[in-house]
Amino acid sequence: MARTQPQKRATVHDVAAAAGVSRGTVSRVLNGGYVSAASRAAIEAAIADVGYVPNTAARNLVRRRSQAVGFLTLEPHSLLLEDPNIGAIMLGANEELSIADHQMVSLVVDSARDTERVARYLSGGFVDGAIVVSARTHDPITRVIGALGLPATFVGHPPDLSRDTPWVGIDNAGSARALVTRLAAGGRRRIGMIAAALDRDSGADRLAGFRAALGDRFDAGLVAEVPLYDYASGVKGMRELLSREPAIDGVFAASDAVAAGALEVLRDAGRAVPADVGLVGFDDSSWALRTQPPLSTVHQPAREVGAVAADLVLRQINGDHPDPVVLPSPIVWRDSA
Amino acid sequence: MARTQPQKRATVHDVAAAAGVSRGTVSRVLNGGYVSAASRAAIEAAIADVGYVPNTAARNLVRRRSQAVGFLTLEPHSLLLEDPNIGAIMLGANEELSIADHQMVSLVVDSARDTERVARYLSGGFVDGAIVVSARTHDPITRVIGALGLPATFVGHPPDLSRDTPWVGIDNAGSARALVTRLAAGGRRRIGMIAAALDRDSGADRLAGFRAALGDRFDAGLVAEVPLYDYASGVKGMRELLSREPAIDGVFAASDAVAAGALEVLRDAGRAVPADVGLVGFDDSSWALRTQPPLSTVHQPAREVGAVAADLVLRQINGDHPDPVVLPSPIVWRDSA
DNA sequence: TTGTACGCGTTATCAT
DNA sequence: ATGATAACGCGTACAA
Repeated sequence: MARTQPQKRATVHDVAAAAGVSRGTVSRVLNGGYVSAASRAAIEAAIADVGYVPNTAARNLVRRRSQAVGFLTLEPHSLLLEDPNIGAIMLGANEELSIADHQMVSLVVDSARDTERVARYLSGGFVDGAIVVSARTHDPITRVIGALGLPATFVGHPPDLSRDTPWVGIDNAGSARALVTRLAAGGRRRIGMIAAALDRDSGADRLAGFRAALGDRFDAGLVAEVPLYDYASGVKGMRELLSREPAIDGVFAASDAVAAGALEVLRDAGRAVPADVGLVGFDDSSWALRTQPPLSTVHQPAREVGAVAADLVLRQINGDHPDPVVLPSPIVWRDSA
Repeated sequence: MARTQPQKRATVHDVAAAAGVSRGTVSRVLNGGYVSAASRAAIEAAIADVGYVPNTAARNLVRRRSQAVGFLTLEPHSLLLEDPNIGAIMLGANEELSIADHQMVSLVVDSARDTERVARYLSGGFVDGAIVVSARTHDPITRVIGALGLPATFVGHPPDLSRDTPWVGIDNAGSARALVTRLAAGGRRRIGMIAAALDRDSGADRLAGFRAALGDRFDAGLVAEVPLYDYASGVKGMRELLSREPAIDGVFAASDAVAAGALEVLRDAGRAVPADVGLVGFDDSSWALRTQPPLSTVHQPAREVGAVAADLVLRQINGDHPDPVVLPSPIVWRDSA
């Protein structure tokens, strides 16, 4: 009949009683403070004896700190399931927070209902700060964070006007530009792009880089817009491009997953890569090495992005006022172009 | 000079003062209770005015409930990054918890350090229950949950002796058996398996099902053991199988990702699928449709698994004592075998 | 070194 | 319907 329910937990009071000291002394051995060896021994014994475990809610209440930071993922449909980077970013953040003895709590915002609940959670003193990945312009969550004055860091550059909250990311535009420039240098004449997630900074910036690289030769008719950074979008986008310009001989896919989808369409259409058409992706995710041929792409240091994001919130929690940081994202050139 | 630091937040006390009523009355409008229209109006105005937002830590302290449940992912290396199901499970759980007005907080356990911190977190009253995915035998976290008497649910069947904590999952052994039986029925003579994650119940059960399906024809020399459910493991495993038995004509890969890796090796080796060798996977993840040919596999209702897991903890939190549930996982037969 | 007492922000019980 | 007031479990000046 093991009950899993009420389970009255031992408190400092109980420990004190069992050890024959006052609650203050118990509290002192728990945190750091001067306490005699004798008392300490007795108290430690008592703790083990009554099975005491601190109530963090109470501790937070008095300390006004939770030792936790939120990791917010907006729009999980595309992100949690499709974005190969998000996992690595989380891991990087967790690692960094871990060594600072902070708990990372990952919150997913999947509906209006979620939004409201997460807002309450954030306001409730559960976290000392937040890492927000892929915020869109005018996101309610962004507003809440601002209103709360909660230490925060954006992954990807900050939506709209955004006050002084720092962010960490890569130079999407610059990298895209460099990549496409190199693709063009290979002698390709008709270069198109499958542009994804244009409502996100990364998506918009990659398109901007594409355009900049091509300059006068840019042709708006050669960019296919798709909603997500995923494989299916790549399939769709490539079909569109192919029908619009059968003579296409170069393609910049907004992500490796998109490129993988495009690759399949090209194969089915009988176009050899890279012989007939040069294809490049973005992210250097696991996709890049799984395709045949492996993808030329831009390396995104996902794990480090997460680590830096964590560092930036931590610094703010400690009263600092750090600047944004953009990490290097080198081109890695393989066989697809 | 916008400070993001201290930011003294308004309390019920402030609201009461501003509205000219007592704290009790304020609390009553916040939660439900009888309060005159006049007071209510005044209080609501005051709330908006001073920008009051409830402190959940304080509320939890007195209510002894956090309205949150933890989603624990152990060993994120393989899971968070490689397992295509984990995201869907999370989403399913979040959805269910969301409608019950509970916050899902996802915690990743990536190191010994993490283990200890998460244990503290769990003990701290931050969550009313926990969903644990992929616990191994003798996991410290499992022990903590047991000792705490925290309402919990395992995804996959419970490690070791495990008390009366319910779980949700599929019949890995049965499904694997049915799948391999069908593969064998196609006339394949030498059927091998790439077995992964043998230290997890799902991995061990899939191997057991494979063995059961083959009966007397089972040959231990035809199973290659690999650590993870991922693509790279598939590559490694298939190479091994091929070198051990060049005449192999059927392969059961422990997951779709593994099958995808195996497929590449087969292609490189000049073996046609399904003509020369029949290949089947497991999970019915997005991998299954991306390969050429698409994979015959076992459909895993990941989203529903998550939803049921959430339901099971919720029920326990409300004092119930639910039974384990195993969800149907039908075979979906495509072209790879 | 140790004990006392107050406060953290809410909810809940009790009179009124 | 509303206002005091006592918990909730803990940290921490302050006094001893």
